[in-house]
Amino acid sequence: MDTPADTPRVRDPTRTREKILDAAQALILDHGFAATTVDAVVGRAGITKGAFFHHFTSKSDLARALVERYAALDRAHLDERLARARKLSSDPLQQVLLLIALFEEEFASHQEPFGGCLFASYIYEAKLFDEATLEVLRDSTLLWRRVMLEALEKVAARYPPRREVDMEALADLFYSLTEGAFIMTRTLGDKSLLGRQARHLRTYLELLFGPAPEPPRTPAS
Amino acid sequence: MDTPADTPRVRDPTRTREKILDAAQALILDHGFAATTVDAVVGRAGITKGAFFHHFTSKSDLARALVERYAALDRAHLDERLARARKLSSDPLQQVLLLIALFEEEFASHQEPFGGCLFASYIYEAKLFDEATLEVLRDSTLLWRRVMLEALEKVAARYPPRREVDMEALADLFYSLTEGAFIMTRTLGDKSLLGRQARHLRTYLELLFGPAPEPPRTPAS
DNA sequence: GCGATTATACCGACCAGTTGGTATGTTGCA
DNA sequence: TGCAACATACCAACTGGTCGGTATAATCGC
Repeated sequence: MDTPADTPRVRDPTRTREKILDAAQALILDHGFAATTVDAVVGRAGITKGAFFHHFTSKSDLARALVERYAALDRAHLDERLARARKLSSDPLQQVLLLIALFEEEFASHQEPFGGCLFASYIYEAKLFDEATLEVLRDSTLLWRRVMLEALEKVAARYPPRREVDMEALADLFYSLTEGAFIMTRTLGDKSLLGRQARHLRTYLELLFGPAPEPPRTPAS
Repeated sequence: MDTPADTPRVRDPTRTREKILDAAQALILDHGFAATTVDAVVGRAGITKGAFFHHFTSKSDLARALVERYAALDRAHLDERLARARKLSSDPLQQVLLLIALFEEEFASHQEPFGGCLFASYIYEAKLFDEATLEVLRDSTLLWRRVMLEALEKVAARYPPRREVDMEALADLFYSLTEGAFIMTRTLGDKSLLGRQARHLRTYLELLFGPAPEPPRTPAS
């Protein structure tokens, strides 16, 4: 199905398609969808308009294809971290804490100028997209909720939370925090924000589900 | 300086200006800035293009004026809640908890279809705006950080936190959570999200700074 | 008070540049 | 040789912005 990458070819349709998607994504995250012109995309991808409309029937078609690729990557990424967290510990609480820590780790190591989230970009231009495209956003958001909720239910089953809490909202917390931190990062240009805020979520979960309340810290620390 | 509101006038420039800003804000939150045409704005505001360009020299001028109004309202709003929280309690921890609770309360009572945040809308089309406009976003974000940080420092001074925490990141949590919850709300159409997630932030602060660790809850609750 | 004068608020047709999209041609690979 | 993968030239629709003009309000001499 996939063509070998080492074979030099003049024409490589799947590669061309990816180049278009890459260019579009970078441009959209900075300018939004509406202000990202097809000409700008083909310019950045180093191709021509003819090639673009050979691969995509319209600009909206590009929008849908792009967000579908993004969602698939997002999902694969989440699954992979989840699998790693499960391998690293068998304790449900540790698994959740590790999952968050793995994301922290990654965001800290990112050296790119920083991307932001395509979902958020789309949702603030929601009226421009068709139902199928918006459905991808909903599905992705609900996937995060479901995954986190399942993980947290297991935690709560073993470690009764110290307070009665809204579990669904707790599950949504990581997604919300991530999106919010993306916005702050883009606004202030401080890449450390996401990791530092995710750290707080971990602390919260530790305090909420943690096995034993720590002794009060000495005032003169 | 200001004209009486009850006098019906054929011409009311300040009102016209506000109508333009209102129309623009509503359209921008749904379509983004680029896709919001001047024609659409004047159509919604019930005026003409001539009137628009009488009040604003360009579309970018509108963008700046709009975000400045939004930021001023945001700031006034924050100040008011802060003052209320301070009147309701003299305890620094209670003040912060009350501040968050006041926002929860308000978002729950909102019956509009829901707006979203203009700052977030702008930041995902950042390349379209000039430096002065983006500066408003930064200032507003830093204002939130400063206000929350000051409040939290007072809390920490009286109630040593149970864990060593990053205070600045803690201060940013509310802003992040709000922005993230806005995005989730727009995606899923569930207005309750923000309030429910803010509730978790309160719980976190209670657990972190709370006077005494609660006894572990009975497993069969 | 009041008419003349000026400044402000607003109108809507128009323009030049840009946009997404197409029609038609050319090139490389199976 | 046939067809997918591109390139080029082009178009109709739309965009932000302009401009000449008109109606209303504020100012001021008297």
